[in-house]
Amino acid sequence: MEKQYSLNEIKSCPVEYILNINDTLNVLSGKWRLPIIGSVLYGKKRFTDIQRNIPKISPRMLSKELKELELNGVLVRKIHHTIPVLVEYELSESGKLITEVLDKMIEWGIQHRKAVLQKS
Amino acid sequence: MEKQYSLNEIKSCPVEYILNINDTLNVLSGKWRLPIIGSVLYGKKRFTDIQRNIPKISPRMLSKELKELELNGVLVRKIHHTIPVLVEYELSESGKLITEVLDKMIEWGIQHRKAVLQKS
DNA sequence: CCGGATCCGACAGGATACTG
DNA sequence: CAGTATCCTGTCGGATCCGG
Repeated sequence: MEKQYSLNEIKSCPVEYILNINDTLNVLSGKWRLPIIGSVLYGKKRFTDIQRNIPKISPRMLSKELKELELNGVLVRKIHHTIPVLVEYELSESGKLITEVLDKMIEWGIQHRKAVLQKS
Repeated sequence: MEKQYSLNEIKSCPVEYILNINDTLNVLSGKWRLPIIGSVLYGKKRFTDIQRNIPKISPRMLSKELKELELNGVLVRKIHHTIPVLVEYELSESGKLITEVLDKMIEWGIQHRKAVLQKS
């Protein structure tokens, strides 16, 4: 079992933490990242499937985001050289684990919303 | 003890999850949010202290970000009406808990980086 | 000391049309 | 079907100066 880092040690090694947090943030930030991840969360999806799942996304944006997520190693792209071509996207093994982060964010979001309402 | 939501139920109740995730993302996204939270993580800080902690941030940006973080209930602002005025910022109780999210992000960032290196 | 006001550039993202 | 290409808009953040 490996050492588990905690933010409480940030004083001794800040740069590495920030880097890792920013890596994660990069995967999740932007208007379309979350919807896209949500769309492929439960299995392979084709380009047009994802586009149908996400109202108002343009093919340009979808293409751009998919490309970057693939480059980041979050998404895997599989081409089947049939006619016509069939392309499928799915989360990488590592990408699937991002749900753990998302769960924590949901948890914090809920408790924070509640805490804020208390005050007002 | 309250029900703990999981992303695996997203199909049955997607909107609430997305809202909470976006709330959390809103607190962490942008160029300066993370440095600012890091700066006040270990106690009250004054405006100029934070500014000194974060190289290259302009007063305009710091002011803007502090204001939004306060509005979000993440930061608490305290004014001491001395002369000259003394203003202190600190994380709210709820804000402190964001470290749990950050820890998860560090964890995912580390494992993901390792996973990506394996492949290449 | 703690900001506010103003002006400006860069880049994320939108709209629409087109292609192998 | 799975994207490109082109053009355009708006928001984020930078720079500088000002004020209580």
